[in-house]
Amino acid sequence: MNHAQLKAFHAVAREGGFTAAARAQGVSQPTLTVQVRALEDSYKVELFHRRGRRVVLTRAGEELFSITRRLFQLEREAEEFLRAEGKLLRGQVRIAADGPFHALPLIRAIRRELPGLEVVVSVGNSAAVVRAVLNYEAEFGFLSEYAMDNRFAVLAAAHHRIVLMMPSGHPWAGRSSVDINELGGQPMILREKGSSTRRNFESALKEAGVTANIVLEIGSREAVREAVAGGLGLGVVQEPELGEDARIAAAAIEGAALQATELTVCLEERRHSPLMRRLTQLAGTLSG
Amino acid sequence: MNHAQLKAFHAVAREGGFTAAARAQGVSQPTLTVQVRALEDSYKVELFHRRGRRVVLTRAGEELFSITRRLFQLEREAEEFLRAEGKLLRGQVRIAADGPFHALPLIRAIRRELPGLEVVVSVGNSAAVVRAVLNYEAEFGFLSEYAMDNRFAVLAAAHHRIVLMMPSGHPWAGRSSVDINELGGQPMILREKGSSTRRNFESALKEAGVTANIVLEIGSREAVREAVAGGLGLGVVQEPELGEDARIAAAAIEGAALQATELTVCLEERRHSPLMRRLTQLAGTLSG
DNA sequence: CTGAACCTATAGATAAAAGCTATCATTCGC
DNA sequence: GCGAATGATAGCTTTTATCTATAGGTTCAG
Repeated sequence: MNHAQLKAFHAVAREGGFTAAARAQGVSQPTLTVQVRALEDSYKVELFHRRGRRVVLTRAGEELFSITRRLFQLEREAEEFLRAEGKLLRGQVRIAADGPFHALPLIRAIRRELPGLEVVVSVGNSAAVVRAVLNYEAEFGFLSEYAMDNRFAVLAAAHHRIVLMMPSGHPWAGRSSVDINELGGQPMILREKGSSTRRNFESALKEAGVTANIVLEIGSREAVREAVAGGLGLGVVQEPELGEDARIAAAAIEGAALQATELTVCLEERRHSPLMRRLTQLAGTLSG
Repeated sequence: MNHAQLKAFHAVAREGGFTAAARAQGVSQPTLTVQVRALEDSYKVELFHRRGRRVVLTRAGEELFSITRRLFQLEREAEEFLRAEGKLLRGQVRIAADGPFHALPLIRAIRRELPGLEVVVSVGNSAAVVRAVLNYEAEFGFLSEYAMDNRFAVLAAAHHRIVLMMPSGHPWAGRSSVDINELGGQPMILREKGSSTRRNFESALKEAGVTANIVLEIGSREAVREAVAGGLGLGVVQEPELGEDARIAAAAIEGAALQATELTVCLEERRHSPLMRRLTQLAGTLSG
């Protein structure tokens, strides 16, 4: 049994004749005659009754036809899938990010430029992002420069100011900036040790010779925000993560290079794949 | 997209590597590399991550694999069907008969020799049998020689005596034979004009110069039997159709060549088809 | 860190088969 | 019956699927 034979049989069965099937398939009529004949001969099965200039499916032919109908339906399906996948008309892009905020511009760009692509975002800490990208579980990773790995290729880098968060009733609320030296002894609420924002902030304090009073360590951005809103202390956050909370006031921190760098990465080896070539254009335009 | 390409992709996906797939498929490894590569290139889709000496399906590859799994399952199904059909391990044989009795030996032979074949029997009058065979609705026809048509090929001929049926209380009951001349004036119950048994009987009467007294004409074998059992008159029937009815006595008819010939036929054009070649051996052994 | 083992990619040659053109044979509407 | 339409057959051509030989990498043991 042969694919050409099955295809010939299917076409003749569908069109109800060899000549009609040949026209429909864009091949010559003898091609179909020979292929169908070969199929019948090799299995010693009659598939068509040749009734003069008409052909009619035998019972066995009908049964085979019911199989080939499903078979060639699946073949069409495979081809449509490949065609769409190649043109990025459909498919899936998976993004692993260490925070929902940084990935938003890329997501918006994909939604706008390639609306057929489904975007799946998984949020986790830096280690989870690294693992996801290395394990082919995500095409794109968003992570801070501290978590960078040489197996990645950097597609874009975004620099975000790190700003001070205060309760809106705080004496400093309303000020546009606070000097880093003013933070000495202030009650601070920070995230866990692995957080790049925290690492960034602490090295800036050290460089300025300031000692902060860390009153609370909480494992998530949202928890820090709630603790600050509740008056437990001051927090630091990357500016895009600030949000629009009325209970929170913000101010720039002066006297230190307090800036976090967020990288958009993909696997180095996948950098030049068709999917990536198209998508990195989008990612590239975001950093400029 | 190509069938060879899909097959190569499927094999590599299933076996988890090019070399393993090549071994499993009995082809060389470069064959698969080239085919898969061609598939990926023509659609600009990555199907495998080449990870050193390991290959892993991409997301797109996984999706395509879920299609090809079903696709090649159907292909196996088609091949199994053809193979079984060709060897008559499975399939259907349709028989059209003008009476259930004559077809029984063939049916028994098929059940014994080819137990995988389903046998479908339709019983009708001669015209229905002729139509069924000519319209490819039955592979075999059983009919009397009178309904013979030159588009048929005769596979076997069975000769059956036509015997007299009487109520068991009839004066002749117990006699083994009755001369045809004794039937003159006797009340006879016959089947419809198209019946071959009737035609046979009437021509025998005419030849012997005997005039029967036809008191009843009934359109079925069973109805004739009931009428005879009810004492309405005498009937004639082919010996194999006689049955074991205690209300009925039977006797041979002497003085005439009262013999019905039942033919086993198929379409002349199908005589040498694979199905027929095998089955006519069975049919042939029955007449001997 | 180095080499053996293993795997995939590439190139050029070969053989299989799928397809075409031309022609014949048969059927069925007119 | 005649002619248009359809399927079958034969011989030739082109495509393509596959092979052998070889190169380029990666992994893992010692």
